[in-house]
Amino acid sequence: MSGKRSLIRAGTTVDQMVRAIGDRIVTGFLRPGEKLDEASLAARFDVSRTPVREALGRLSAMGLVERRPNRGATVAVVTQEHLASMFESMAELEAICARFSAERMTAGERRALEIEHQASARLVQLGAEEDYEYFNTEFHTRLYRGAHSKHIYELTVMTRSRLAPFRRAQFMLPGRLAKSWQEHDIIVTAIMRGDSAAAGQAAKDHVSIVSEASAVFAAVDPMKPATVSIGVSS
Amino acid sequence: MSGKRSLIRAGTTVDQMVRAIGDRIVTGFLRPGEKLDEASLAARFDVSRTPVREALGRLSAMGLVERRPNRGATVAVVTQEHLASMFESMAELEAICARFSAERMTAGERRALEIEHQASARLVQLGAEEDYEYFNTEFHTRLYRGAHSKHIYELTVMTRSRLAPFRRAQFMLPGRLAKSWQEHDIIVTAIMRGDSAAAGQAAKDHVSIVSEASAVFAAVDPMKPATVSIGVSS
DNA sequence: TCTCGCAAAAGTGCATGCAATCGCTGTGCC
DNA sequence: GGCACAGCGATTGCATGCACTTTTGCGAGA
Repeated sequence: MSGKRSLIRAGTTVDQMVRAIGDRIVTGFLRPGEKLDEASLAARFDVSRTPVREALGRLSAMGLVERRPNRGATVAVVTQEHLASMFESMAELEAICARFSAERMTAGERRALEIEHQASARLVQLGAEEDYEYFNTEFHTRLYRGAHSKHIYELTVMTRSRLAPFRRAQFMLPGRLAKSWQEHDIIVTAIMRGDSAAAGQAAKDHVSIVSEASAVFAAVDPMKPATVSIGVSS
Repeated sequence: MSGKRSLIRAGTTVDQMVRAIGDRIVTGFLRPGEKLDEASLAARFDVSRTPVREALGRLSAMGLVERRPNRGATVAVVTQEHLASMFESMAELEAICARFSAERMTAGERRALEIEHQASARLVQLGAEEDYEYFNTEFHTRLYRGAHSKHIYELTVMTRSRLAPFRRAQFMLPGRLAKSWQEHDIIVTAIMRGDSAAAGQAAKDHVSIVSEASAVFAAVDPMKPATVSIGVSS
């Protein structure tokens, strides 16, 4: 009450806590396996334990923290295998979305997809990483929406958000923009001609690239000496 | 504490609340769109509002209730389209699990799957609905596990639990046990010979049956009078 | 020295009280 | 007669305090 929530953004207190704690986890400020003490977090953000508890609950549902009854919460430890599993799932989900999109997208959706896709070609030439990233997110969201299946959409978005922290990896790869655009192009072409099988396969391959990049990234992590190769595409 | 949790089952209070409220929702005792007042629920189950709040949060994450900030919670309204979407997702997820299982199951897992499957044949002959249902759940869980992908497993189990309330429908269909077993048999056979494509297709078809049955079921009840009452408390 | 047990401390889980917000209703103004 | 605004009731959101569980540290016995 006395202290203003000056340091955090808008929304309900719980939302702020979710973002605050979530950010610290995905940015690595809070390390995997680290214990999350309710009282400390409450003091740290100048709120009571109640919103902290609820925030931890939500983060637990998101998979960012793990909770055990009467034993507190810890930052979720994402193993190499689990990460691979998530990317694998992502590939499958994207494939489903692409397949469905090829079958179900309305004419308007197809046109919008193609227009946006073509427009993003300029960003590739300019090497505008940031802007391309925005269009990339938009592009994939269009695919998810185009599937016309709310639940698939939810599953896909959920998985994507859970993978977000590991997505940074792909920024490291040189020539990634051009490659990404080409892969998008294959997907778009397949969708435009209603070839669901081709669209699905192309989408799956597309995710695999990111997956491999992230595997390298994750391997770089000091805590994981793994030289693991992620076998995503069957 | 004065409070006697005599009426509810074991676990933490929040878990009990999740089950209690969740059961009432899936059994139709609480109707879609109905407002869930925290104080009333707390009084109804003789607990304080705190665990009720957390339970509502979890149920919200599960998709059973919808929450809007400062506006309370309501029982989630599942539209016909959303239900179809969930079954569609389920079919795809099961297909993925079956495909992966065909490729990745260990010898032990394959053997266990086949043994259990063959054992369940007896239940079909006996017409033991209840017991078969148990084996059915076990069977599918084996498929999910056999995919050896934790995230896929999570997505699948989540979707299944969300569809659970609508699964009752299949009990109505005559000759369902035999048909179910035959479909299982196709899946098992495909998995045993490592034919991932066939296993995936068979699994997808298998879910479609349930889906169609449930669609009929859902269409039949505009507002469920809930003849089924789960003895959670009271 | 190692193991087992007990007790204190730490930390989670739940209850209760207060403050803030939303929706509603009644009244005044256009 | 309709619309806007203000006051009020109802309900959610957050803070705080207490009880229970888990854990850890210390001491006694083998």
